[in-house]
Amino acid sequence: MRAGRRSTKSCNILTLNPQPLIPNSQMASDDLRATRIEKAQQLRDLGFNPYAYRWDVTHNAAELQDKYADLENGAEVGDEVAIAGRIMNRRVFGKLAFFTLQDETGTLQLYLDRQTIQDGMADTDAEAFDHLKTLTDAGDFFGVRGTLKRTDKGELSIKVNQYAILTKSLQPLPDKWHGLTDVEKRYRQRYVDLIVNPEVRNTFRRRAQITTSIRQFLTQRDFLEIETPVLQSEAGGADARPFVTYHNTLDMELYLRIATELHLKRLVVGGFEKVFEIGRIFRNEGISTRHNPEFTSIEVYWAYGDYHDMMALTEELIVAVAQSVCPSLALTYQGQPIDLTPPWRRVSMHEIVQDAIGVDFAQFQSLDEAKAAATAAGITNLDKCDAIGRVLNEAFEQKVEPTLIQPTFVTDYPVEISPLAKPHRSKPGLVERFELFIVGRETANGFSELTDPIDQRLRFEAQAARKAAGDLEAHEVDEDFLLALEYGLPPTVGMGMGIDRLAMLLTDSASIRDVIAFPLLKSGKDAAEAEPSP
RNA sequence: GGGUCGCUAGCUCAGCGGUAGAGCACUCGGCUUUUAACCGAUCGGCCCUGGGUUCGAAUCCCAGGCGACCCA
Repeated sequence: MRAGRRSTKSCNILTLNPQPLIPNSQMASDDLRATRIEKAQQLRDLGFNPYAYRWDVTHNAAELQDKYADLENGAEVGDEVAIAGRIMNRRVFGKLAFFTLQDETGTLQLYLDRQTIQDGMADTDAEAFDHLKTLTDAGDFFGVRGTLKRTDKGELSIKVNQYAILTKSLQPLPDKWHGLTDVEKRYRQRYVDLIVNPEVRNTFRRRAQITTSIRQFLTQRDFLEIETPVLQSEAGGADARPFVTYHNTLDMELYLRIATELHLKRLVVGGFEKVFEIGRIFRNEGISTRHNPEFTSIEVYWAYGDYHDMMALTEELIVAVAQSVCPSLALTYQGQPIDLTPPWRRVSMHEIVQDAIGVDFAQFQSLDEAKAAATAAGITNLDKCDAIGRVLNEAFEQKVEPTLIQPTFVTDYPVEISPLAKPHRSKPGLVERFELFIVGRETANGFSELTDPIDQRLRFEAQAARKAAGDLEAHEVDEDFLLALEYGLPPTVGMGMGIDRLAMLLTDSASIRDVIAFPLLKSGKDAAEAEPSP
């Protein structure tokens, strides 16, 4: 029935609304667009396809800038080259023109003089230079062939003898000087942002390098990347509200995963001793400069290791990634110096909280004592804390976390807030867990995995009780996961890290939206305008 | 969820109670060394939406939409 309704609607769109559904506010005024459509038609009338099939390219802009770096001002060489890209700027004279061409690697100037072009294209277009002036626009994709020349003013250029408009652009580019600065438009129309803002392209190039480096690092150490389900009948592995969706033919609700943890551990049960997954996670939560409802995590599981081993691996991994995308381990994040040079500080949660507020939570026998001491130390929002460990965690989050600017591993968390971690081998009430903080933000989270299925069941049941009590971030008992544990999970350590936050740090980005190509935004009026009116 | 700020031409922005403006882009004319090319002329608007106040609202008030930042 859902599908039926949707297809009916699609039909209406097709039959009642032949015009493309482009929101008015994002489109150029009709006459700017009409002028360019007319130019495309003129190209067709002249026998040229304004939407070409291919262009033989011999070089890109960066290669040519590099290869001819020593060419002197005013000098020319006869080497024939071909290049393609988008016209970013046109400077046109009576019988000469300069275009700035941009490809993925950079920009290169085109030197277009009337005589050379008319000679070069006499067979196909006797008025090629005049057509160049009248039928090209900034924004068009353009292919050229020609020789190299450095102008008197020192700009490396291709002296063009043949050209073709490869794709006629119908939309004007943003102001060539001020560019596109409207933040909302940059996110909604990221393609335009990418066209005109080179530093945005660079950010996404570096983000890609980050995931490539992570894969290289782990693959070299014999970790295997295995994909696990996004669609799950019960979400688990983290405290978060899931997205709910629906499978038609199975007639069942499904959840989008909030973590990859429980499936990756099943793989370790199955015999894979080193596994990881880089994948999209979905959490049905608010949006902020540090939260997007879908984001990318990496989780790593390593059999026979413990959390000390994983701290060492995490430190090595982040250092290796940083070295691959940053000039130095001494970074600047939003004006703040950050030094990733190892070894990083390691300190237990009890110790660092005691240092900060002078309260030793290990001494308390009752929840009331702990709350009273915390309140005296200025900790607020303790109403929902139903265990000493949660009070400790509140104190940590309020007083310590924001101060952890340089990379710091905080270790040995309360069991109450760590339902999947193994009890500490020597400290009762704690688990063998670490979190890595950089710039006051949780960057990674790891622990010796709980392998005792009976203990795990008790922890799950405590979570289920919280869910029954109305905690929307808590989840049901995952019986199949418990069954897997009963077959036996070897001693294992796991670690999870948010790739987006790592990318923010390493690209000096203030908002998570700056490292996500298409961040989630409300659809708003633009989407409403795009709906056909019946 | 609360607060602050923003939304005016394709882009970047002025205008803040009295005929909607500028620069760039576009169109036309001129120009063979420009690189924000230049010179001249033209064109271009549901001032986010809906109410209200007023003789008169882009401007003031109320509600809403979308975004940014801060706080929880």
